[in-house]
Amino acid sequence: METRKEQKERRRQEIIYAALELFVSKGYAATKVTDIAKRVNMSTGLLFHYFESKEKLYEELVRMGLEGTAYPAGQACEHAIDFFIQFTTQLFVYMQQQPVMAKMFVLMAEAQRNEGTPAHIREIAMQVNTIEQFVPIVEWGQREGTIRDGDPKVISNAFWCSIQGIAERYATNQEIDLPQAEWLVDIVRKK
Amino acid sequence: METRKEQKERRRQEIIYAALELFVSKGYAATKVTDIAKRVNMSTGLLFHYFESKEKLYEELVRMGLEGTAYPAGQACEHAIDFFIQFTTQLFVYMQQQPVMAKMFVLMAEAQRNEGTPAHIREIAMQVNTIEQFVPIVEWGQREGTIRDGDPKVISNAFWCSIQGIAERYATNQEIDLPQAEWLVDIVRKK
DNA sequence: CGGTTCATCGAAAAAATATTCAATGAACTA
DNA sequence: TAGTTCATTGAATATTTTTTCGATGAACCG
Repeated sequence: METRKEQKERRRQEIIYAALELFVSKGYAATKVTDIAKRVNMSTGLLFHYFESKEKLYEELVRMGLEGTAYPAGQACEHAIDFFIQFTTQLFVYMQQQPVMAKMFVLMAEAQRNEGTPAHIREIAMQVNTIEQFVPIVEWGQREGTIRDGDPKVISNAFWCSIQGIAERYATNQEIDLPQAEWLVDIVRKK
Repeated sequence: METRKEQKERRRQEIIYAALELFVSKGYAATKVTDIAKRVNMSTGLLFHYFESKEKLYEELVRMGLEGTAYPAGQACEHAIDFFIQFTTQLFVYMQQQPVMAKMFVLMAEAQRNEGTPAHIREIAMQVNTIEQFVPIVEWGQREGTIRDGDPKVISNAFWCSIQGIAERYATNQEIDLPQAEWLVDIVRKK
């Protein structure tokens, strides 16, 4: 049997998950708390027993996204380009195996980009700054000759935005398969 | 001097443009009609003299986006891959020269993807189906050997989502330059 | 010029949405 | 078992947002 505390925690998770799905598919502003409540089969009022407000619920999701973000570290790779391959492959595997992950990914990107995001939540989301993270790796690859020439920031940006564009679609519609990681890595690879 | 009719038309355009900017930066649902009115310095009430409702305004934008969409046609190119290069180059030039274009691009993508979009508007937006448009060109390139092997739809999707990811960022933040068209075309190019 | 149209505003009404609350009964605790 | 806690609901309230409306004066038209 499930203790009351456990049950409460489970219910909380259900809400969080439902909110994640809705925020990603319709956006935070367009999602009504009644939508969330409906999806987990509870009265709207009860949702406020679990979360102080719609905004707090959003904040919690973004915090979870921040916690769960793995920062890229390339030590294990011989070449910079291998790092990109590993990273992308890994990301795509996760996205396929754990749809939640893909959704969280998109939620964070949304929270960062969207100017409608409440300021304090946006700040939290902004702590994940992947483009910057990739810059030194691009520079390393350029010294090596495995990554194409050009402004490292622009290259890093091109790669990352592409990943995001793909994740964004995949998160809400798995009809079309994810591409091969190599295809995307070719954005940065030197020929 | 400006006739009254001209002035009205100009004002209408101002509203449309302000709405475009806001819908793209905050999303349709998060944008209040007062935000739009404020941006063009008019009372909220007056906005309804120009547009029947917020939703109709959105609809008009999406219709404009549909009208303005140029369908890709590859006849002029010798190889399929050249078509991708031309297309991407051209798109990026437009996006740089006419920020409105980049924004419209993002608006349409949003309207298509977002499940919160009013059904009849979504339908209009859906008429732009670029992924399908690219499939025959990918197939042509595969026969030729200029485009990599794999499911044409998956390839087309990868390319298109990448473009969109980049446009999405560029539309709201021009700090980072657009990448070289060739970098992106390397997603589909056969080595 | 005199009458009509219409862009404009600000305030009021309507509609949608978020949040609170009192009541209930089932689960827990002693 | 008796008393307490607390998950739950549905309805009431608060808040936000959209939309309507009457009044005003400036532009237009004959």
